[in-house]
Amino acid sequence: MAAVSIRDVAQHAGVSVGTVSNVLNRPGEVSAESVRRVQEAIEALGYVRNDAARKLRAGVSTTVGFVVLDGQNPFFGDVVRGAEDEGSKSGIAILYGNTDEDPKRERTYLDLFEEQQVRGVLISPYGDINPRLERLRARGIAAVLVDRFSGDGRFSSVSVDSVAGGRMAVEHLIATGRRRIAFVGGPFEIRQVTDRLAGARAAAENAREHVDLEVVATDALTVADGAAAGARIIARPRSERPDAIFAANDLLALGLLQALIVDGRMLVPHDIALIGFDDISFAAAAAVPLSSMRQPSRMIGRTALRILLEETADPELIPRQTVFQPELVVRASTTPRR
Amino acid sequence: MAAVSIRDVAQHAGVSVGTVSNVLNRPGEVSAESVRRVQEAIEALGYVRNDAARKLRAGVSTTVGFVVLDGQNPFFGDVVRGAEDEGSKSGIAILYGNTDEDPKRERTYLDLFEEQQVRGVLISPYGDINPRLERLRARGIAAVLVDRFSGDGRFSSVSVDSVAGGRMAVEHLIATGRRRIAFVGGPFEIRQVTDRLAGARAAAENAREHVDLEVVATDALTVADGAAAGARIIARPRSERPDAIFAANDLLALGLLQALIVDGRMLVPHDIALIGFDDISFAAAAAVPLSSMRQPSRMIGRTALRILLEETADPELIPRQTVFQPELVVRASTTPRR
DNA sequence: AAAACTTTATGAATCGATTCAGGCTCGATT
DNA sequence: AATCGAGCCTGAATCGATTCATAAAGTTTT
Repeated sequence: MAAVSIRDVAQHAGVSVGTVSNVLNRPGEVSAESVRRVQEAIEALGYVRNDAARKLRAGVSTTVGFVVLDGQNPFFGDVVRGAEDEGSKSGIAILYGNTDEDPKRERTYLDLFEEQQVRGVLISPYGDINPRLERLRARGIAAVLVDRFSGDGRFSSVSVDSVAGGRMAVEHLIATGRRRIAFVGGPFEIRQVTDRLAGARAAAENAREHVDLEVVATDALTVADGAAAGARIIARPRSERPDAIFAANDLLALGLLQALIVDGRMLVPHDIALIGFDDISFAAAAAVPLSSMRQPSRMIGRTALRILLEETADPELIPRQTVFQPELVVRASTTPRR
Repeated sequence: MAAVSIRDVAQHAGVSVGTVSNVLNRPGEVSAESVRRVQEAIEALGYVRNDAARKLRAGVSTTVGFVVLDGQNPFFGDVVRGAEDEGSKSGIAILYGNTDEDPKRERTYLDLFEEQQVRGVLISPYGDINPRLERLRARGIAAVLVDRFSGDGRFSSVSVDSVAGGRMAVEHLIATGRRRIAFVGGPFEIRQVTDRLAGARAAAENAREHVDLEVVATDALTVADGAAAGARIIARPRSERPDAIFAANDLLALGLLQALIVDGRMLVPHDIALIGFDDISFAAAAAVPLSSMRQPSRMIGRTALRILLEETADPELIPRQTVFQPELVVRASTTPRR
């Protein structure tokens, strides 16, 4: 076990530990000769900085915690990737936690990040966690909400306008001739779900003609829950079935699509149109290519991490809300019937 | 800024710092009365253990690094999830790094994990990184290869028998009447790719009748590369096109499928059969439900983390190779033509 | 040539949890 | 009564990087 410390490097280079530390952290203030000698020693001894000691003394961490709602969802995979890219520019690594829409897991991860004294936390929250985040802030750990608008402005956030997205999706369904629309989504503890529903409601109410909007609740935003919801819809008498579905995300939509296709009684898009949300890369490759509301997922991750770093650099900064606009992507699943 | 230390807790509880530490780490050796007082003080002051100090002194870390080949691939999402589940049992968090098949990023992450002195590293490697892992081992950081057999047995590994998987996939294609098979995959620095190809070759050579097996190389294992490969195959004169494709993973397969469907000249499975590898959850929801070789992804993650923890507990353990068998999942994309 | 700066280097003090040799109490053993 | 051991507690030393007051050497200004 090597265990080469800064002291060994100093000795080998014939300088003091302070100088080695300076070479590591502010090489500009050290003579070129010393820099060279120290770097040689580091090379020769295979020295690797001990991050624990550094963190303890300097109080700065090089890791950022990311609490994700659903690690299985490619959308979050893309967001994390964006954050990772931005972080690697400044040597920041991501400590990763997947809550799977479970508040207990959410708490556990936040506790862990607190012990780790991460530089900051990115989180796509489940339910209301402001109090918890306030406590982290009191400890000097900033937080940025991801994919979720911070209504009270207590924290910065990077999100997509889910209300607008919901509205656009349903307006599109109406424009293509649908009048009996089902919103499939849940749980309603997830803000994005309620926002998308609110947008859908607004679109239905503002339509020129009468539009029915019903809500089909799901337990989670997964393919399996989508398939289950699809089965329930199929089981209804023909007259009570909707002629369009707006699913709260693409996983649900793909599950619904699967259920509808396997059953075969209702054709997409002829009998029933289907639109999702997120535009994950698999939406285009679906059995019937899926219309969706595209979110700039990677950009969301990049932006969130950038803001987080800015805030940790200057804690006086006022929280700001960054909202991207979603984009309607029309594919076969919402083609108008003839 | 609170900054409550173990010293404050000790004072508040009227005991020494050593006792507080004992309550935290081996409560059995402390009187019930002291435990109670210390826990009250912790509660009252809102004390949170400083992991950096703990790590520095005790030399044990509660994080494990996970270097993943392709964070976009849901397969790895599942594997990470498995590791996370297993880790949460013992309070282990995952430090996450996505290399995107880039050796430079791979190195960067390993450096970072070394500085962080993680408990151990799980890695699905690109190319040959044994030397690098040996160095980590010399520093007391164990590593377990994920989704990759360790040929020389220098490290433990948890993988799926890719050769067998490749063989089974191609045997299935042959059994359903295909004779001109294309293997689509790459880059060949990725061991899984070469293994799956080797299995495919074996199946082709052992077939009763003559079977053609050609290789269509791709730059990466992504949907986009799959679509590009599909375009190249379509562009050929009809007589030179294969009647079946074995794609090195499902992302490629979905890309291929997309290209074939958009073009429309070759129907899947009638003109050309298609099978992938991994059985990601989107395979079943594809335009033509995709046959695939299923890997027990979550189990791979769980097992890998368990082995890693066992090895860090006892460094004398001999590396062991855990190999799961893949399972053929037949769907519409390889239905025999009539 | 003295004074006033600059530049660069030094090394002890520090961060907070853990460890461990040593101390105290009290009941059991001789 | 002396000795021993079990049980529990104490607090100084420690891990390794950073910081900062201090000093030494070199340069410019007066």
